[in-house]
Amino acid sequence: MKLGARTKLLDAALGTIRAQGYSATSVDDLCAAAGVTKGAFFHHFKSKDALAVAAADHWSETTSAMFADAPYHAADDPLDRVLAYIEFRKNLVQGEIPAFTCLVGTMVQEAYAASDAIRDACWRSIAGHAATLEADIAAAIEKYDVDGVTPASLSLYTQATIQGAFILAKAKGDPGVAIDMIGHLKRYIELLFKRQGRKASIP
Amino acid sequence: MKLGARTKLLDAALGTIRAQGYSATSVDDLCAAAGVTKGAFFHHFKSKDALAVAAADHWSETTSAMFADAPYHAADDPLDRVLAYIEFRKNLVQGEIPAFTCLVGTMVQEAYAASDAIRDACWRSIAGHAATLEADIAAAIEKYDVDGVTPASLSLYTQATIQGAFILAKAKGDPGVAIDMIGHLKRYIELLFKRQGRKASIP
DNA sequence: GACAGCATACCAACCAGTTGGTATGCTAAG
DNA sequence: CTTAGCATACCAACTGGTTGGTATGCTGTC
Repeated sequence: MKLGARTKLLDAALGTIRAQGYSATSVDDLCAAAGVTKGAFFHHFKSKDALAVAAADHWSETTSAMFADAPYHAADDPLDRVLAYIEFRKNLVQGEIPAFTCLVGTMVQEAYAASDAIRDACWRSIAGHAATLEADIAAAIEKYDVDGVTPASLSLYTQATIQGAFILAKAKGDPGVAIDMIGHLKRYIELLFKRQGRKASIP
Repeated sequence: MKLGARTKLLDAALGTIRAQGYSATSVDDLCAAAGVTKGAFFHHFKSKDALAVAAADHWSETTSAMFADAPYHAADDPLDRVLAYIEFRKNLVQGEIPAFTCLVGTMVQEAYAASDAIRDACWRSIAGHAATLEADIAAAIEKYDVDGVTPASLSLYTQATIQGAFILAKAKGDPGVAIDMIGHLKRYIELLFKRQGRKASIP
């Protein structure tokens, strides 16, 4: 399986940008990490910003494939599926910080004002992933008769919490704090759907 | 009131770094924004990273003074004070994105791996601010007999949510989504302390 | 005249992006 | 089957400009 330079660069970008940030990652850094030359870089991407957009799209594809295959969709109850998703996200927080943090969350903080194309690609990634939760959340809202929240808003909130959890983990230098924060997200969902701790205790 | 170059540089750093990110902000950018020369910069800060640490500390000082003077401490009930804090944070989300977002949350994403000094300064700022909420949260937990959460963890969670809300606002290019996310944080606190909507309805 | 507080001038390293060129594979005419 | 014609994929060397940082000089105050 011989990978082309384009794929190698995109894969290298995911790790390098998450570890160093976008601005601090030079084109030479990416070429060295991917084992290709600068000529190859600019053959496949017309600029560094264009690679960032492609990397965000690549991130969307790889993560959505990974979440689509994940086991949290199995439960019969929609709320159980949402809670299983959160549990799944919590279990992903493992190893070194660049290994589990979010590429687009990192990138958009640096690029939101400098490049509309990068910002849009990051938003597509975040909002697109949040949208995969909406059906389950909508079904749970319906089933458990919750009002005051919309599926779109609540699905985005899961992402906001997870992004914030990553920032705290980076600042503290400790993944544990991210796990703790995601625990609060789980508790919020349980409280919101009136399922406090025990399973399926609806009146 | 004649400001020294050091103060002008620190003030310039708060706005410029929030708008452009840390790596993308050059020393020349900061000097131009502050109206000082490069000689003055390196007279007061021995490196760009040293300025970042000083800027984070400066951020801690200015924000803590601002929060100390804020009106949300007035309520008699500790839970009311916590909820008033969240409402206060929500009302701060106004104007352009760099105007209300967090310097240290932005900076730590870029620098957490490259500089321990910057990371520590950012963590001091976040954890220090969170700590100002702990007494009220502890009193509310006691008064409303909530278990399963600690004051330290819940106060950090407020910051995680707010940081995540900022990321979403940057990605969408819309402060409104941040306000919406902070609304979920408020609802979580209300549910956690069994005060759903109406005021002081404890059995 | 010592020293804090700057300004000017400069540097080596690094930056994104360009250049001219080569290797390889596909396609279709002969 | 051969081969001309061309596009894709890649490479090493280079460029103009920017980077963080330094060395030195000036100027007002104690």
